[in-house]
Amino acid sequence: MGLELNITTNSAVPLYRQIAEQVRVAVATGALAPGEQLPSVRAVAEQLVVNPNTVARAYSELVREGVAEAQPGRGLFVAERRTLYSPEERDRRLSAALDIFAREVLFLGFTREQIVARLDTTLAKFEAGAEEKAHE
Amino acid sequence: MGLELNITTNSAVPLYRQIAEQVRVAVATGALAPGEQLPSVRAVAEQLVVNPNTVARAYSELVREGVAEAQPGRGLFVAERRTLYSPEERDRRLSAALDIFAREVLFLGFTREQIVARLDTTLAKFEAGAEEKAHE
Amino acid sequence: MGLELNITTNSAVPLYRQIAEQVRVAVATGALAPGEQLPSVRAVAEQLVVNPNTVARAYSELVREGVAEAQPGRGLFVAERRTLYSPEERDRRLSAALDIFAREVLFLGFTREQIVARLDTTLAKFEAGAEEKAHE
Amino acid sequence: MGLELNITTNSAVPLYRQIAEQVRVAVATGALAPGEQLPSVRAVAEQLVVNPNTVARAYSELVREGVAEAQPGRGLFVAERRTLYSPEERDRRLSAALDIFAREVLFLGFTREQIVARLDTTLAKFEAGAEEKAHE
DNA sequence: GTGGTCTAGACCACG
DNA sequence: GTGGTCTAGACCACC
Repeated sequence: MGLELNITTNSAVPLYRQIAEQVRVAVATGALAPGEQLPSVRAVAEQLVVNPNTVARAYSELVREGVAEAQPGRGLFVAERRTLYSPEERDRRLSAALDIFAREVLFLGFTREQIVARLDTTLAKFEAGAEEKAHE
Repeated sequence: MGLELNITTNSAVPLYRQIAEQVRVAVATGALAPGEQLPSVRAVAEQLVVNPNTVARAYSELVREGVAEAQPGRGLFVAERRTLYSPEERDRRLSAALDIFAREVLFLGFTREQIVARLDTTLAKFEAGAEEKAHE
Repeated sequence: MGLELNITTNSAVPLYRQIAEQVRVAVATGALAPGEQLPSVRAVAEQLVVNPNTVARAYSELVREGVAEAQPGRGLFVAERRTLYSPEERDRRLSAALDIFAREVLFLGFTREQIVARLDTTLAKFEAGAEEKAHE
Repeated sequence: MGLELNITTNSAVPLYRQIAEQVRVAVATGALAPGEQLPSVRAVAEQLVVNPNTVARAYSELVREGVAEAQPGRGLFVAERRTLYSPEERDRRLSAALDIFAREVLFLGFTREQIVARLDTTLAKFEAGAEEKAHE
């Protein structure tokens, strides 16, 4: 277990974001335990065949978010106490994402029911994916 | 009636897209009726304090999408509503938007039910907002 | 293989549209295969001696149309072929092009048979040209 | 009979071009005979409810093309001898129009047969329209 | 007055 | 290196 990363270059999502995202999910689902060490920038860069700068950027984003902590000279470790967002902040972010999504999708001409149903299956799919990873 | 535009410069969403999106939503929800004239490029540019080119770019996107039509020398007018995209394309776009949204939001720690419920409210709000405007 | 671009400045068709059109045709006829990389904005701008913005505009149109896709930081690549527009929209666009063409050409005094025959040859030429290029 | 003009403002085709086009067709089909006088700019502008400048522009285009001739102080008359384009020029124009049309339409994904068939019906429709006018 | 095109040059995100 | 966004300012077609 630990961490299994995979990326797709032919995507509009930047590589560094794909990497950060997968670490975040691994932490959230417990596949990566608090205190566990993250693989080194160089190791990840070699494995994924990407520029080390790209990995470094993903990592620094995780540190900024409080998901990981740097122990100078030793490497990056999953944070013990994830102090992520305040309830208000979480709510604000959800609202913002909802607004952007709604605007985007209203224009396509789907009904409210269709959109809601599709979101439900999409979220279920993501959760299932995370479960799978956690049990690996 | 008509159109109330407002933008936020410190957003990841580019200005021209914010403008186009607001017009699109206004049209999709009926707040802006087919045949209605859009405010002139210069007027919008002045009101929002942005470069006319930025507004022009938003407008040309709307024209290419078939949301608005230019009458040479007279201005831009809301086009008759029509289904531009093929079913597959609409689905593709919905899926893409869902994926981005799901990634953004799962990480925040809401349950699936919470997210779905909030989306329902958000979509309803947009529809209601349109009604309101149409009856003003 | 690849792409040969050439433009004419004293044309009613804007530069950015000439560029986009040539890429579109190359893709539609198979001269440019899905997955292939497009020449960079700067390279094209230099080759054609136009402003990079003009090329960028052509490219962004192709992306919006789904003809090409951007891979952040790497460049533009030809997208998988897909049907973007609804049947009604395709028909609408064909009708519009036909109308403009007919008005333009009827006035020249050719017979219907002559015009139709010439169109057939022209279309065949485009298809043949693509074959040729694909086998180079 | 003489001339019956009608325009549509909600079109991408500029008004002055719509007007000029209708005069051209009327002359080509004999609805307007050589030597016949064209209605005055002011008369047309009033009838169509457009800016006189717009009509004047259409007329000046016709004069430039040799379709009409100005008799100073008396007005505009249909030219006796229409010396339009040389055979080479006609051919060149047809080719150019064909090229533009083909590029536009290839992208839409119709087959050659479909396009050719649609052109045939479109041209037939236009010819029928002209006949009708000539017999009014 | 309207929108549309093009140039020039700056700044940013991504790899 | 890649593309994307924005500004500034010019010029044109159309009404």
